[in-house]
Amino acid sequence: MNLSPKDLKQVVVFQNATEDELKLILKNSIIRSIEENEFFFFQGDTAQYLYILVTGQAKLMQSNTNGQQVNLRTLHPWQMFGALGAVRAESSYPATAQALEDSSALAIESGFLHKMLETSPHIAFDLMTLMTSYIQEMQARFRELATEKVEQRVANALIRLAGQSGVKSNKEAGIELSFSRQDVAEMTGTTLYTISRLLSEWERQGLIKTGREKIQIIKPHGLVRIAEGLDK
Amino acid sequence: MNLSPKDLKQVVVFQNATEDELKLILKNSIIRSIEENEFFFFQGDTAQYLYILVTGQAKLMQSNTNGQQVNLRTLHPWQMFGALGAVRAESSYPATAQALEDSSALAIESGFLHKMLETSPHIAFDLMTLMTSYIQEMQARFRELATEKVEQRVANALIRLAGQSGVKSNKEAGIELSFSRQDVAEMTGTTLYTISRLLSEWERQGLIKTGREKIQIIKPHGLVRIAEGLDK
DNA sequence: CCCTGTCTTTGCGCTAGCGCAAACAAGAAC
DNA sequence: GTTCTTGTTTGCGCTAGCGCAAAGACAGGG
Repeated sequence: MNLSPKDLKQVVVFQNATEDELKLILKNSIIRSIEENEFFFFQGDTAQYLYILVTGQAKLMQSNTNGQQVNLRTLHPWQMFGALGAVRAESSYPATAQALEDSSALAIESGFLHKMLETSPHIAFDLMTLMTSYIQEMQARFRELATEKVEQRVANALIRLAGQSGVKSNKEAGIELSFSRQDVAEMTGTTLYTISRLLSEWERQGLIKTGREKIQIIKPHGLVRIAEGLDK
Repeated sequence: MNLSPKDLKQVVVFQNATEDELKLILKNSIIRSIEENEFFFFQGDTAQYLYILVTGQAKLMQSNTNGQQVNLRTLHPWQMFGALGAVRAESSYPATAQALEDSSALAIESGFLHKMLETSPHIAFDLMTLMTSYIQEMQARFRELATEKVEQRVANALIRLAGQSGVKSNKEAGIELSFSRQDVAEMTGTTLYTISRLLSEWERQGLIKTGREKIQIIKPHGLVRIAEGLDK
């Protein structure tokens, strides 16, 4: 695989980077390709690289001491991950990155990254802006988890996912998501049983259609109503 | 109140700033003093200033559409807050900052902040490092809320608070915290009733002593055990 | 000293959501 | 096709935690 500076322009943090900077980045990084269910890195590994997903799909997750895990984010092409570890010297990744399908990612060496952040303030600034948005998202999800009930959290999660990754299947104007019940459970802090029951209920109401590892949103508006706790 | 560059050195993000930079910061900022229970800013306000708490104590909280709120952080002198809003141009604060006692803070104008971040890459870098630590803390708390049960979350919260703000009351080696049951509930996503019951139970076991808006940790080790879910 | 407002405790009943178990469904592999 | 694996559904019983209500317990103001 060969990437051009133009490709890198699709990365949010590199939008304002110069042609020269992008070339330099490409020169100082490698491509790592891994298969479905393999890992880019594990929580606790020392952080050598900052990654940018090029093809495929992956997820970022975190697990506690007794192995239960939560999904932090789903990764799509041209999104950055592993930044938390790579930005600080000598630190380790706070999460695990696993490929959901065969995937490849650009791996930027963390030492080089540091140098670049020093010499290119606008990149540092854009990266900081990206981080503020992560903080906000996590704060919002934290608040959701603390104050809302399962129904609302799940509806919210579906809406969020639809916005991030949804593919509009042309005919039906239905947005299709590829997640198992287990995945959704780990995003919303509940169990696959509860998710299954909820989705079945919503399917009965015609809000969504479900399949094996598939959720198709038919009436987004209905989900929004639930998310806001308006129903009942 | 008059601050010197030396004072500002206590701010994590300014540790590596030069004398000149610190002077410039002081020149471009003002002191705001407010009374107990007043607000530095509200969630949704357009972000004009980045704040640094100088004296007193405050809390950062976020509320959802129907008014329920969660505590994001407790602020102590020389800690920065309002950064999420102030870093990006034209944005608004994602949280509310309320004083827990009479407090004063240094308010740095956001326009000036932008200029400074461009010209002083090391400050930008340190700020970014600080942000990574916020993201990590939020991710950890999110995971806690999603996977652990109330008992463990509350124990964890007390431990965290002890680390951040605890004053060792000399004699008893007990760490004293000043929070109401309601406060703790909002930090851990539960209710003041449940907190009250838990604290009573722990007091019976001799792990803590409680009072009106006071929690004194007697046996930190016992709390750690509970936090890890080892008991029962 | 009493009064008032705020915080805390506790009894009580209730239900949302958990989690086992067992059956079922849909692919994948052969 | 048959067999295996992996995901999904659903019945069922249970309990952790919620939240009302009512009764203390402090602390400050006058």
